[in-house]
Amino acid sequence: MAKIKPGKNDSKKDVIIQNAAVLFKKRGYSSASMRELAGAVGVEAPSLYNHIGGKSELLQHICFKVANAFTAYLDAAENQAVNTVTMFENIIRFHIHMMLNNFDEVYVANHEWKHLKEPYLSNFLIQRRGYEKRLIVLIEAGIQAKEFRNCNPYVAVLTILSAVRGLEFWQQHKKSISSRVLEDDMVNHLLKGIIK
Amino acid sequence: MAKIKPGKNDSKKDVIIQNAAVLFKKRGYSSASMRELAGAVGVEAPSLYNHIGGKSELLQHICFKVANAFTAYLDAAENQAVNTVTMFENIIRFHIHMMLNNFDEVYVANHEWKHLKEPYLSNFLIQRRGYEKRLIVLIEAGIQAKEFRNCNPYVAVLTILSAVRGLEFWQQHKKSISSRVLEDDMVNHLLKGIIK
DNA sequence: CGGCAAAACTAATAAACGTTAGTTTTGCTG
DNA sequence: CAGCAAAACTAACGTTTATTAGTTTTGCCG
Repeated sequence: MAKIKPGKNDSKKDVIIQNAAVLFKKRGYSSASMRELAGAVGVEAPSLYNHIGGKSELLQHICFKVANAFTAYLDAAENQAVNTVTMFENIIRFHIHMMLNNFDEVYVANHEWKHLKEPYLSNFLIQRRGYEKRLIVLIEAGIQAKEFRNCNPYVAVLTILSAVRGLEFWQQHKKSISSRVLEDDMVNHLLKGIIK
Repeated sequence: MAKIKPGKNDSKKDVIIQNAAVLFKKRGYSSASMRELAGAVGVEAPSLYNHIGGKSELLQHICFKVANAFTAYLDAAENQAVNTVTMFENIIRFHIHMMLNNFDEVYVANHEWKHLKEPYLSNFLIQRRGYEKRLIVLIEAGIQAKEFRNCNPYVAVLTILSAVRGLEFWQQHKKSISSRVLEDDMVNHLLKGIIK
């Protein structure tokens, strides 16, 4: 008769969602079962339904929490009065930090979004496409301002976002490289390849 | 009473595997059902078992076909007498070509390998780690030869492999950018950021 | 300490899954 | 055309799944 222990600032629902993120990352959304999740939380499966609506709701929470975090940062970044290169460096660093500090949720949002149900699936894709589009516009502005080398902006955005995403593979090597070295190295690699 | 039509050089088993790659990509390995696969092939589900051993065998074939293709190319590339920069450019271009020409299978190998059963899962990871290690050694050689900027070789490999992997998102934009522009742009972005 | 809602439990359901068994059809070979 | 193996079919089995129904326990508030 174990009970769900809410953390300091987390509701019981938040505890379930966080455990779901870990589980979905490890086993994949489809393979992860509500019984497994219940076991991780320390409760029987039907008890979960006192706090959440269902399995798909968990995925929705995770995916949109991540998407909204990125969108919110971009909102703030666009209003800073800095040159485009600095703006982009900040954005890359934010992506890296999100990847390192919210690994489970970002991983799930990156890998399991396709199991979202409508209309959430469409909304998620629209939001992501909008985010990419804003980055593309930023790159275009940087090219116009001669801060960036002439290149296809979409390919540049794709390259940068994908490279950062790849940090999921780095989790295992955490001990051998400091996260500061990693961050600076990757920013350098991605930026010096694009700065004129 | 539809029958599986083997292609010119493909056995019926190959036809099933190719359809499995498409289906696993679209729905994910766990969500994809043998009945769905059978429908795509044009047959009832139990008929598949006249040609294959089971669902997991399909994933094994796909993952190792891709892994072996990359390993084989690296074997050949390492024996070419060119400088490290050229060698790396060739490797990147090969990765891009694989991504564009064998999209379904590469996508599945990248995303669904974690559902491999033992001992295949361990073997797959060992093979991939070995591949990465060889690339790291190559980067180290390039740094020693002062062809590459000083950087952490693992981060460089991670950045490059991940960026190319991200081409999965490009599939939808196929029409708007020629694949030649894409390839040159990405190679430029990744190399000019690392060449001294 | 009595009462009441929140939240745990047990039991069960209907659906979907991979796979096997057993049977019929197909299509080649002599 | 007879015969035979390959490969299709139908039917079914045993599991596992998310989820619901109904019941009991928990823990707070007066």
